[in-house]
Amino acid sequence: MPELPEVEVTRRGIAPDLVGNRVSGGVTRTARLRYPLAPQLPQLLTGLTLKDVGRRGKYLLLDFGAGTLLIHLGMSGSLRLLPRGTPPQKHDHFDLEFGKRLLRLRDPRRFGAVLWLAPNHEIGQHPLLASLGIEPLAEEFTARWLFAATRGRNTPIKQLLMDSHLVVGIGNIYASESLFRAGIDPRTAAGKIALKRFERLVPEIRATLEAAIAAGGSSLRDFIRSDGSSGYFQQQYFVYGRAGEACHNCGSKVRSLRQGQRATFYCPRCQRR
DNA sequence: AAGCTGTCCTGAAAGC
DNA sequence: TGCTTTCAGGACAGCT
Repeated sequence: MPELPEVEVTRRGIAPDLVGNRVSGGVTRTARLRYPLAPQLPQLLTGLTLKDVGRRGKYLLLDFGAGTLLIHLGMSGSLRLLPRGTPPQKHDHFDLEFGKRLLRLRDPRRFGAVLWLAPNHEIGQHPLLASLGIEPLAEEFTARWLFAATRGRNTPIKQLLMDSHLVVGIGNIYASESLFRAGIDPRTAAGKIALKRFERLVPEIRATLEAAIAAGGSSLRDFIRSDGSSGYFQQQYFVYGRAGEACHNCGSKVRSLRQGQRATFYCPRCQRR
């Protein structure tokens, strides 16, 4: 599932090839994604030049000047650059053509979204973006910030880390991994965690995300890099998906539990409340 | 306000 | 072997 690193890798993968290029066509094959996808969207975009590819949380923002195309990859989505005319396969829902190139969205589980945001108002004011939390790779994301933001919150820290209204981009995998690296039990009430422990957690979150970006992004078996190669190589996780196996640090058996309908993995010895 | 649960979707894996 | 069930997951909607 694309988390922030995969989205960022996708952004970096497509931007150099597409920015400055003009949309020459495209097609919508599946209207039913997370939100209805307008069939005539490619026609609406035809003739417009892509100015920039940005990212806010897990949303990709393709700036066309006359508006912004917002793309979310959901949990199984991928964007790839292909030669124009490449035959579509199953689950290829949306194409945007830039001359000889083709930007193609594939999303088997259709949790993703493609939305056209006309420049009626500030882009950040769009309902999907307005209430988003802090960017974890931004300088402003500090231990002190997280400490202040979590006071009075009784929710387990793992679930808060995954709350995009607090901090964006951290999904199920990197939440478990970051907490392991910081030695914090995922069940700990966020508001009870001392500043000193956040001083360890925040850098570990950053290191976890940056390492994943550097590695080319890969957290899911069906994630495909935008250049078309398989971006899926088995990343070494400390705890994610390793229930019953030995902790790399202490040898204890990694445990799993469910928090808010999500699987959490942790080491009972290395991670404390 | 905070914190629950339900929902969307498909395919892989597990269970019988 | 082949069917059915479970699980995976982002983030909104709607409820308490």
